[in-house]
Amino acid sequence: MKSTITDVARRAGVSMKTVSRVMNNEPSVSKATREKVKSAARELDYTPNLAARRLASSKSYLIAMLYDIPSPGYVINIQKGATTACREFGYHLVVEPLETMESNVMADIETLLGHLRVDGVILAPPLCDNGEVVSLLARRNIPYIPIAPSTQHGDVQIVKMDDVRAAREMTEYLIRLGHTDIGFVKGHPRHSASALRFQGFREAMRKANLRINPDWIEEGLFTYKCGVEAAGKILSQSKKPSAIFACNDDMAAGIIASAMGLGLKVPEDLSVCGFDDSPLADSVWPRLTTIRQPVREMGYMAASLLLGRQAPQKNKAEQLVFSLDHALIERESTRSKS
Amino acid sequence: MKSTITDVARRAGVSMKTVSRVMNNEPSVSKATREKVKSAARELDYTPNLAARRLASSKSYLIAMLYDIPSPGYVINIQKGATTACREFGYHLVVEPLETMESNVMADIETLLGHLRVDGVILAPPLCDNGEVVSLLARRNIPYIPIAPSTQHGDVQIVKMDDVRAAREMTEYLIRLGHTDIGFVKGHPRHSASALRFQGFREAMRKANLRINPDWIEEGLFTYKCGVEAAGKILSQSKKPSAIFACNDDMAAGIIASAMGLGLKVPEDLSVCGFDDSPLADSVWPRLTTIRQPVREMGYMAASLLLGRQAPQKNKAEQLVFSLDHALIERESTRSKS
DNA sequence: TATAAAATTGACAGCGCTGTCATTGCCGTA
DNA sequence: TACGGCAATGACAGCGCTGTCAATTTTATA
Repeated sequence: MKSTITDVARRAGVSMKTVSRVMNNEPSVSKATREKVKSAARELDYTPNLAARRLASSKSYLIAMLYDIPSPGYVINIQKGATTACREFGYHLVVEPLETMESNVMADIETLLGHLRVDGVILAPPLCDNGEVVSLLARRNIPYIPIAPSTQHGDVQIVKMDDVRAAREMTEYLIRLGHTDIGFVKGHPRHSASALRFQGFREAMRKANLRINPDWIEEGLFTYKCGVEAAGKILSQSKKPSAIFACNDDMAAGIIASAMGLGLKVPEDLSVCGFDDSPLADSVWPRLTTIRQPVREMGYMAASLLLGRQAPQKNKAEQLVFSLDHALIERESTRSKS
Repeated sequence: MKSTITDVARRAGVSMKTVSRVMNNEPSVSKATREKVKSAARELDYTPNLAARRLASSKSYLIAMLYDIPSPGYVINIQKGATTACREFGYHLVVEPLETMESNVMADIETLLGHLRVDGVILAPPLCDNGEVVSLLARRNIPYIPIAPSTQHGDVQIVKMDDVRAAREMTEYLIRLGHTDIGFVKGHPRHSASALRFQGFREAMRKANLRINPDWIEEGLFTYKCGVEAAGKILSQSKKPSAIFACNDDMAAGIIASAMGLGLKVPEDLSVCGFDDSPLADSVWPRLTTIRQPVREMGYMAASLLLGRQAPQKNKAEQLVFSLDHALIERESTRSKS
């Protein structure tokens, strides 16, 4: 830990600069020298001093993730993915929880950027739709990647998932199980995902030539309570659906609770599925069939893009939208129609 | 952004060193000079370059938080508290999610410490009980603060909450509501908090001269499902309790769902309370009466301690344990016995 | 074998700041 | 008036690394 690049250079019998090249995986070093340096470094237990590196190269080896209290599980997973990518590149992740509502967010960001000179920023929703923040970043000329933004971002790369397709697949799954009478509980109208998911549901139903019964469609606000209420309305109809697709897991859990309260068994009498694969989905009983969002992957991708490794994706010379794969998680809250 | 300390020095007509002193709030600068420098800095929109500062002072202005997937909400709140403290001191927070199970955690930490030379580390549970990690930190002589560790840590300062007292208070609250027949669902036996909470429950019951009915005590594993099952057993007794205290919110939610399934109304027929004030507590219906852990405060405290500001607490010359205040959150899942 | 071209390597000057220590100017005291 | 003492300030040398560019060696080409 105390050894410097000079020590390594001396030990390997080369110049500091050569050691530097090896440590940074630069080309133009012969295999033999490279090995010599590497083993010298290993023997001395040498770790480059980031501060010095930064000062000399005016890169910071730091990227920041800004977020504004979305759901904890979401943030944690983005962090997890992003730090994984960071490690591969010798970078580190600085987190900056902001509270758009309180305080002077912009000032906080200013100092963050001013002090740290981060090399890039990951913007978690809903911050990625904050015009002020985005334009500050743009003005400062700091690369940033919005995760699942609801609007386009000029020519900035973005990372997201395909809500429409996921909802379509979930609906098709229910249909495949034999369900034809399917209810749907929409999500918060202000979240762009809500509309997309409903659209996916409609597309699948139309494609299967199934009618959407308006009595079985309810609005919700992504909360457990809304699920309870929506289910109360839907299940009090004389004709009930055999399956209900909720726009997120919290509402699906509410639906299950409500159905149980009405004496219905899940999944025997009613299949219920959610969306998100939140921690709740796996802890509720019966456990929820749901869509796993590729949150971790999105974090990983965002960091990778920032760190310059073009993702091994399609290949339009200029790919801007990186849409990652979700997964349908089948658990005990759904089953084929008896 | 481009201006350096030299620019400021020139503009203020003083030496770099004096500017440095002002920027660091060092003494030995006359008021007049200080003002002159400050305004020069302001006019030039000068921000000190952290990397240079670090290199010259061999401090990093960074603290790290290590965690190993405890619940997301918990982590996020610690982060929130810690970053708040960091901002006050011009520090920043680097996060490092570890997976004790996979990979070589120790190596990850090594490189983290080696590269960044962080000035301190916050250890979230359950990592704070990982002997290897702790001794690595100690060996490297890096200050660290464990949050809610289950064991003592020699002469290291720790930050925690008082589980026993909290559980006692919750029980007393139920008793005050007129409940005398109270059930309890214990938590995961491997979490030290479980035993402490049960202890608090017992103390309160004994103090009130109430008998603990063993038929109403169940073991759980902190999951929703366990709550469902425990409630199933407790509520199938011929004599039922009028209130159940669950060791965490997930189980409490399970209890409510189970009770509803059995045709009991909450809170009319059964009061239920949890512990943690997790997001779930506020989204379930009826919303849970629970104990709010001072997680944010713990994060804040931990960072403050690391950054050297002795907390304005009791005052034993050498305080080691900082026990922060919880709060009993009263919601709709409990009510006085009819 | 000679020579251009390419691949390796190293010398050196900072990056922007702070620690150390020397210098200056001013005060009170004898 | 002279001198010790202290507050305020500055000069200077790095912190440990990388960028630039020049020097050297190797390889390819004619």
